[in-house]
Amino acid sequence: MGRGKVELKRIENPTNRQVTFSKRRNGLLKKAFELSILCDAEVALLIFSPSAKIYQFASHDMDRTISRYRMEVGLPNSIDPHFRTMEFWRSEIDELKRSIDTLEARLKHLAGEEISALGMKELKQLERHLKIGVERIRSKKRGIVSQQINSLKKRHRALQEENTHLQKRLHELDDANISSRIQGANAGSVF
Amino acid sequence: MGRGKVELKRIENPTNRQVTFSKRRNGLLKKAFELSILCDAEVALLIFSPSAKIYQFASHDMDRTISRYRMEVGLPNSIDPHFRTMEFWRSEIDELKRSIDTLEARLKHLAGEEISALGMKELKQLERHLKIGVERIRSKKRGIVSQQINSLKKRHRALQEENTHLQKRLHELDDANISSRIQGANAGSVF
DNA sequence: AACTATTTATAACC
DNA sequence: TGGTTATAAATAGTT
Repeated sequence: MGRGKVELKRIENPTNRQVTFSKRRNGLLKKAFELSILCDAEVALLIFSPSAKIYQFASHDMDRTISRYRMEVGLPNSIDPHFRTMEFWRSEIDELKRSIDTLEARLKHLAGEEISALGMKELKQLERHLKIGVERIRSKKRGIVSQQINSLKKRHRALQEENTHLQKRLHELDDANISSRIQGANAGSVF
Repeated sequence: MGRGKVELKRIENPTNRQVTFSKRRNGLLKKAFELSILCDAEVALLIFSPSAKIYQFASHDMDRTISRYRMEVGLPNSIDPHFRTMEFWRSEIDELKRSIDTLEARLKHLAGEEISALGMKELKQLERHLKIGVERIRSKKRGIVSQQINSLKKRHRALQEENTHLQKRLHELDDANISSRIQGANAGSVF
């Protein structure tokens, strides 16, 4: 519904996803509200952002609508109030485990492991990602090396200056020594 | 969004209201679904028609989302006798989340992102891993290509053989034809 | 339920 | 996040 059509799949770019979430969330809340007004319907809407923020709309009262839902679905409106909580934790954990599986699979793929099932397209994409990674890391390494070189050069210059300075002082001392010897020779040896 | 603008108030005409309800209900459900997919959000939507029919959408599980909602708003629980259990679940989840953070960090590093804090040693190791990955993927690609080539060659050979065979049969037929014509000419035309 | 003229929503861009 | 604009989608009124 905009400058371009959009595929129905998770938006990969996180910034983009956040922006779209913000806009569509507002659109959805607005439409839920409109439906309840225009058509005299009872509407409840719960939205959790990926960052766990909650957004809600209830035309009547959230708990009332939820109760009505429970009645309708046929649950004895929670026998044990903690049973549902338990269910919640379980599903939360399941989801986390699934995320972990996904991440691990991606890591394996990037390591070139367990890629038997992948097609040419996926392999090419993987290779591209890896190359980008390598290039960024090389660039970072170059940065570190050049920084080290610069710092070495600086220290080198500092040492050179100190050296010159010391030599100068040495010469001065020598000169002083010589002139005092000459004076000493005039007055006879001090030894 | 149609032939005319509509005022935000209850549609008085019942037929009209019913039709609009039906259309907008579908629209709302669709958009709730899209939001959950596109933005990776947890969405639950309950709609009761004026005639008490229920329509619902839940990206995850209605009860799970409702539980989550209750956790979020309702209960500041800790006086709970199930608090210990809860602590247990929480720690379980924390651990899983930590795993996820680690995995995500590794993925970022492999993508050459967020590597400012890394030292030369880590960078070298990363680069090595990436190179290994690239090499394995390239090898896999080569495998696929050579497999394709082999299968093409096989088919090619098969076709060639078939070709030769067909040509041979054609020649035989021609020869037979010619000799029969010669015989025919000796005995007079058959036509 | 199908068909459009319009209004909205929103993707891409700042 | 908040605005702008071109375009995709939704939908009001109609058949």
